Amino acid sequence: MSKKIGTESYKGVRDFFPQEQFIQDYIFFVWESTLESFGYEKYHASILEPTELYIAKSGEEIVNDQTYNFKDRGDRDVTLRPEMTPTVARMIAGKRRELSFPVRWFSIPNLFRYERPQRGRLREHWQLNADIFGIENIEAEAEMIQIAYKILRNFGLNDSQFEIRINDISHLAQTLKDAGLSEIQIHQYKKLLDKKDKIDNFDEQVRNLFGRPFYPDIKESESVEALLDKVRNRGISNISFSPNLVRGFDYYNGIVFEVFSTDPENNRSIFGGGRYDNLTSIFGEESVPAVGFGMGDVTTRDVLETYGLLPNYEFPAILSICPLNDAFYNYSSELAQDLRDSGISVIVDYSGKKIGDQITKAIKKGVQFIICIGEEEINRKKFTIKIVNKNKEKTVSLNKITKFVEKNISR
RNA sequence: GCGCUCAUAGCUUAGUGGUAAAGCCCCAGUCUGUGGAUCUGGUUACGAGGGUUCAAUUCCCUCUGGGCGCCCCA
Repeated sequence: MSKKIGTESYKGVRDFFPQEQFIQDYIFFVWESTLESFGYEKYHASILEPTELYIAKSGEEIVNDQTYNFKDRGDRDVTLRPEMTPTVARMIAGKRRELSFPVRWFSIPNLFRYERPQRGRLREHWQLNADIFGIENIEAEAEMIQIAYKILRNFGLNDSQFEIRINDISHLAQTLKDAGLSEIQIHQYKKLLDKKDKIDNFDEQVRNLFGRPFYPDIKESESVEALLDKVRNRGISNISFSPNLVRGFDYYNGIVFEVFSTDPENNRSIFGGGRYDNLTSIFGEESVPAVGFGMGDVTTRDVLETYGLLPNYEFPAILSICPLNDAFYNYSSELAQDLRDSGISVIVDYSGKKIGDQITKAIKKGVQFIICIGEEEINRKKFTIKIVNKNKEKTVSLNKITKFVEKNISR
């Protein structure tokens, strides 16, 4: 009398069925190969972290309301990591004296946040994180932007399909301070700036906030100018200064950047990061200069989908062997193994269905070649190979199968 | 946490105050060695609870679940 267990996945997380995993693998592959081409080393860490790691810099509200946290059996506060940056900062800080800087690392962790799912934001997502530690000058930012640009180009986007925006958070804060705002007012103003493009009464809200009109003159800082110059000279033109770009986290202390799709359907940034030189100091260590970024799989997939850049699914086996009946199973199995040893991926149909049905099924699965096995083939040692997408057949001898398949395979 | 919206078969969708239809999928048979097929047949659904009514899948309420937006943004 047990209650039926639902087959749906937990709210806001995803099951990756083979066709979706295929896309996921593709996205990860582009990420990894691009990062490795820049010499970044891959690392991993646990999804569990002590809660205190996030309270220090993320703020208690976010930790309490928007993370998964619980107490373990030893009464320790534990959190499912909502972001990777504190983790990597912890790892770097702990090994600070052993590492030779600069250090370039990347990882593709799954991250969790407790909130209502919507387009571009789920409760679990996978995010490419790349960080460079130990470089104080603007070359670190330039390299990050080059990587971002390269990743999107490798996904097949052209320059008009995305734009890179940069700002200088410290310069912004200084400008506001010079204009006479208090720390709290600066914080409030930054929040408004962050959604300036979304709301239509920005000026009115500013007036409500300060009791007077407030138009600070936010100019490009020297480092923004230098950075723009640098990356433009390196061939990246779809980048611009964006005075109202503000990143949510407090640990950024210099240049920040975001990448947006120019398709209005995807209104979330697909890529964001910046400089956070002081984060490692929360571990009581000397600060290590750092620049990093994150890029989520959900938004990436949305963007690729809108631009028609998702890869087509490929079934892993390229050849199916269809035995006429169970008397030919052993022979088929041995043939399959021989072909696998020669580098071809092969499945054998043990369904016991009739040959026509087996062929229909094999084609539907997506194999490219079909060999039927019966009396005739075994006696004559000749095999007829059906090339599915050409709807053609060819009879070859046993030792010619591999060669024939390799010659006619389509990718 | 708030708002809008939706809920019919495994999937995508019809439809009605008198318990429901189609396509695809799946299963079986047909065709009995090369049929991405044909033909035949079959399984399976109104998310849950309550109310109005002679009668609710349909109207109303609550709940649950999904989608989207807000908040927040890692």
